[in-house]
Amino acid sequence: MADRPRQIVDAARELLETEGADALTMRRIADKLGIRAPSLYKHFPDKQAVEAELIAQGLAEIADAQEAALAEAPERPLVALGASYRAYALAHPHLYRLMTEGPLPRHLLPDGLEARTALPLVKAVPDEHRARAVWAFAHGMVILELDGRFPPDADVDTAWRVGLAAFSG
Amino acid sequence: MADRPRQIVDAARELLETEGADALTMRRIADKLGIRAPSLYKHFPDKQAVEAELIAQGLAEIADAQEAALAEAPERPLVALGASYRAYALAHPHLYRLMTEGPLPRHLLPDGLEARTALPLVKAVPDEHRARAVWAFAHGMVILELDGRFPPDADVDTAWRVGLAAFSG
DNA sequence: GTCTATAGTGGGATAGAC
DNA sequence: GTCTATCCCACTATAGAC
Repeated sequence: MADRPRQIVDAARELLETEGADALTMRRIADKLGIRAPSLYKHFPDKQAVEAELIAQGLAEIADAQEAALAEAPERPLVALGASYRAYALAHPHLYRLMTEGPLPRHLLPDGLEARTALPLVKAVPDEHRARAVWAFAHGMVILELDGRFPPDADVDTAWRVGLAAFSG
Repeated sequence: MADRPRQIVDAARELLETEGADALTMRRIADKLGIRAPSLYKHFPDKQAVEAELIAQGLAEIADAQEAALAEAPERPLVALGASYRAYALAHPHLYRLMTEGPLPRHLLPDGLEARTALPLVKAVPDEHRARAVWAFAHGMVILELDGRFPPDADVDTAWRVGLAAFSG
């Protein structure tokens, strides 16, 4: 039998990914494991600690994906990074929102994880101001798409291409 | 005596702007007006209808600001629009979040308001794909700044300048 | 490490009297 | 158009028994 903390995080992640942030409650997590909510507090101090684990998972997965994308297409780094970033967010919309809404609980995350996630972009775009601008563009594109903010007939692919081209030139 | 619906919206807005979305409850709104929460339902069908009024206010104010910015500095439209957009969001962070988090309640908004808000940017950037990319950049910059996502020492002004320059060229 | 019981807090919304 | 009374919901978290 796997250790409880891991089971708890796995259950939390499945709830978040399949039903969204509103479903991520201590009761629902406990239900999934066939135990009662108060029992969770023997393994995690509070809900924020569980959420921090999910955020750390997401950041690590994005970091992996970005590193792989950069390694596979180093000749057009921005296009590769953008496609990988968007694909991750669309595949994990609720986790992406949890990771990006509000301030990061930095004190609960592994040291260096945030920097590792940013590293592929920083390598591809050495100027820090430009890198920040590209990040904002990518995040804006993703979150507007997730929130259904673009018109239904909008050509999101082309907007991505045009934006990344502007930053590549 | 002003009509109640207007008073309700005014109270809601003050709550939202000064204390954030968590403070925007029917009970708190009623408290501000010296009445009980159930009385609000004689004027609005539900909370979402009150929120929609706030969103409509925000969209109209951004539209006004963008139109003014474009009129005053037509020779560098993107810089003017970007500065105006950022200034509005920083001045009204909670309202900006309410306006941009999640799907718009389009069925509760005045016809044409969303389009009017977008119009100044569309005029400045006729290519629709490029306009969408600029919007994503601006929204991304704003929301990352509001959420404290940039490092404390980040030079946000320069990131804006670099990003807008990329889209102007 | 699990349970029961419960505290404490809050929310949106409705019924019906006045 | 306001009130009182109330429903029903949900949540995080703790205490203490086992």
